[in-house]
Amino acid sequence: MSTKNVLPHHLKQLLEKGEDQFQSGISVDCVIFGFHEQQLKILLLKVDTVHKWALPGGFIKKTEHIEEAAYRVLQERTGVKDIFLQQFHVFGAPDRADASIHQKRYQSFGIKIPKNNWLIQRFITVGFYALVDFNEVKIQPSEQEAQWQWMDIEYLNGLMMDHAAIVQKALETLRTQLAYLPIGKNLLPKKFTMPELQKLYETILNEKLDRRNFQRKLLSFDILNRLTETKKGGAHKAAYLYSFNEKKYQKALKDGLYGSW
Amino acid sequence: MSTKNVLPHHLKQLLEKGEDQFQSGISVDCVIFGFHEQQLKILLLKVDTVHKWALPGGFIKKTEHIEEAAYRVLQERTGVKDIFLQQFHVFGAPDRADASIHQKRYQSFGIKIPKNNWLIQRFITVGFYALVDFNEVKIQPSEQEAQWQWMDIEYLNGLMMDHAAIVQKALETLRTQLAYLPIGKNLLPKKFTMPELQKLYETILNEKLDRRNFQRKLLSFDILNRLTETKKGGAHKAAYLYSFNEKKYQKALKDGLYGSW
DNA sequence: ACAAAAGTGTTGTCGATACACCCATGG
DNA sequence: CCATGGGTGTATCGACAACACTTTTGT
Repeated sequence: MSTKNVLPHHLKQLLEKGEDQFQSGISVDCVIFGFHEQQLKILLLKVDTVHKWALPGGFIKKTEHIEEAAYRVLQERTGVKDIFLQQFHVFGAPDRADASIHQKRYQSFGIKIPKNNWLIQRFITVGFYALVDFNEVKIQPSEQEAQWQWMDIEYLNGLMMDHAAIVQKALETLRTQLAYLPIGKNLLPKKFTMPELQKLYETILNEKLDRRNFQRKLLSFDILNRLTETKKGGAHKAAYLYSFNEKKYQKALKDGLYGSW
Repeated sequence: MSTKNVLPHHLKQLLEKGEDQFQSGISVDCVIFGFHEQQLKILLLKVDTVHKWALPGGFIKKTEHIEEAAYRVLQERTGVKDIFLQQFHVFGAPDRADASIHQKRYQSFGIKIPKNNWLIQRFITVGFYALVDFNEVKIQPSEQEAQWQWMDIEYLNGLMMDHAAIVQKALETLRTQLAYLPIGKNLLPKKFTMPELQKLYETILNEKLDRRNFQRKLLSFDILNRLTETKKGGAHKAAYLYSFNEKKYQKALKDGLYGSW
């Protein structure tokens, strides 16, 4: 489908000049978590020629820090700026890359990738996970060939290569870090209610939590500001709105939520 | 010092054929922890031509998994087989490699590394940390030019490039993981006493712990076997010897020491 | 005024801490 | 036989879980 003939400029560049511009054999892949309708979701892309969904990923420019590269990929894809972004694992199986994916893509323009081209060599990838505010994400339509979706964490199928394993590891990491990092700021809107925050935690942990104990615990971390406003429009009693106390939040990100052992 | 003239075969190979054999632009570095005389130490190497200490590191063979590569480096350097080995972070600053280190080394044989040789390009490194039994380590004398030492964790100076930062991050990781992973098996001899194990924990955490509570806690994990033997020769009452229950230990490694949240 | 959802308070339990006592060994 | 260090027991405290009651809002 689409234009079968003209190879887009950026793909031509990638094939021919990519090796000059990027580190070869290494990439970044981002597991971008968002929260919507009480579901934890991740952002996935699809290329027409490949019938599987893929994590947003990219290469590392020669002069770029890997965290920068991940940040750039994230911004290019989501337009979001204020993000929680963290590397969590390196995936380094020698056979994890699938050359046929690139081959098919270029084949659709009638081009065959040369045998030793850098694109179809072995690739190691650094997994990053990101937490973004679902409502802030505006997918850039620049990449014409890319479909995208927020996929529910529960139904992960048809992911490309080892991307399902990458997501799995990201989830594990997120669950572990939840215990000692103040997660929530980047997944929720600026203002949110305690029940909303709780739903987020419950979704991530896949477990029901006690309303009252949850509230006490979160407040004890002392990273939230209670606003005077309340959430109106709800069917019943209005809930207080909260926002994160930026200063205390940043401190908690560094030091963790507990004093260690 | 040493043979100033003949370039050793393996160095020649590395320079000329390295790019065919190894992934370029990516390496592994191992922070190898050992415990001796109530001190936590790490294994460091030094090359004659460079006056700084370095972490044992290496390249990744084209067909090799990165964990394999780290394992191979570890075995090549220490001869140890039963090891705890885990990746913990990727260090990807664009300027982290220092070409002059390689230059000096080859210069000492009268050779100048060609401008675009793979060795002096940018390198990203995957940090692994390993826990080994100090007494089992027999440094391989194969690398003629390498001096080595166990350096005390407290006095880290003169480390090469960003290796001090790598060690720092490894230490943080170790401390964090101590809370939910059964560490000790690989740092201690097969048989050990409870006070010895405690000293290890105290050293890693840099903190004094209560003797009785420590014992209760460790025993509650149910990963130790108390042996009938006791540690004789001590100035006073003989302590029981313990060993790790391999089966339960492996399970705890997977599941962690607590049930999570 | 009633149902639904949110805010606040109380109690019990279990694990962690702190401390006291007993036991074995070498000098 | 006593000093030293190791093994075992117990009281206290605090965090967390379980649960009850009150308050607010829309219909």
